[in-house]
Amino acid sequence: MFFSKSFGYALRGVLYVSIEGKEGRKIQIEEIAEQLSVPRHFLAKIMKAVVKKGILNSTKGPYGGFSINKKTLNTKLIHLVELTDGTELFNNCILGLKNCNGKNPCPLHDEIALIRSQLLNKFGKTRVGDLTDEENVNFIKSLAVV
Amino acid sequence: MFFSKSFGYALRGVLYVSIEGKEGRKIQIEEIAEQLSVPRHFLAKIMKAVVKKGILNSTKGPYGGFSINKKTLNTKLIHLVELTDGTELFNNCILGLKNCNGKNPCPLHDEIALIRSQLLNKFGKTRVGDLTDEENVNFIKSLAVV
DNA sequence: CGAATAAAAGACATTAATATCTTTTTAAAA
DNA sequence: TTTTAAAAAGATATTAATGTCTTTTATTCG
Repeated sequence: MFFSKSFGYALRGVLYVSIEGKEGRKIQIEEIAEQLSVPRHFLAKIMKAVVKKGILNSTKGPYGGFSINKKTLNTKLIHLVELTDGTELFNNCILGLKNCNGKNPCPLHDEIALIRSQLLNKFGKTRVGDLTDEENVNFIKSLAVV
Repeated sequence: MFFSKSFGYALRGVLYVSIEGKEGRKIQIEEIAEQLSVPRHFLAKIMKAVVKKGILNSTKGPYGGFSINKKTLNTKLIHLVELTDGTELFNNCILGLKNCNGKNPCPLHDEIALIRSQLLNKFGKTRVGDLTDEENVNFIKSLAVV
């Protein structure tokens, strides 16, 4: 309802590497896709974009894979949304009206704007590192359970 | 971000008929599509579903078109969402996890659930008739402005 | 260097949403 | 009853999102 599947894959992939890749251990796409039950090649495409944004590192060749860097845990969720979905979606009128905005609001604009600002606020504050603490680790590791 | 384009078309179409179809005047799909700058045949498909749900009436043939009935203004927005988008979208985990729920929540579940409940609450209370009052009429009539 | 490994890149396939076009059905009115 | 107008229905087209497969590039190690 809020974001694309790609966003879910991106965040889950980053979380997996963040949790399993402590001490710089490199994690391969094969393992991530398998553990998270996510389509391997599609995930690869998304991870490539994540690396390009500098949110993770990657190295090719034997013993290569994805690894965390100093940006990883500090990355705000909103940046992952930008990467996968863009940000216009936070501004698009719920009725699809091009000319709807604060000064010329559609009948639902204000209510929707309120709800959106909460979501934006949450995603603008929450960092990847906030989702990798002890109480979440168990759940993250069971991400694959479908 | 929240709902499909179809939902926007549906609500705008119903609103247009509600406002322009006072005293049972029948409004034709051609006029609606033109005034709202919406693809005619695609809108027709959606309006058909709206009629099937009993939210509007329609009659074929000369002088036919879409007209309001006693359900129209009392229709809650959530019912239009159901019609166009289904309702599972209110339950789907934002990370795409099948096994995420209140008892087994993903790291974002509770925050998202809160925001969703507000949206659900709003759409479960707001009725078509609530969006057709004086202060909104002007805007509704300019829905077409793209 | 050459073989093997893993990500990057790109081509192609499938699916769902959105959009268009044509035919059929219904109803009004001349 | 024929003509005409309008929605209903259905077939087809396009686009964007999602998913798969193949080739290329970079890296490690023998």
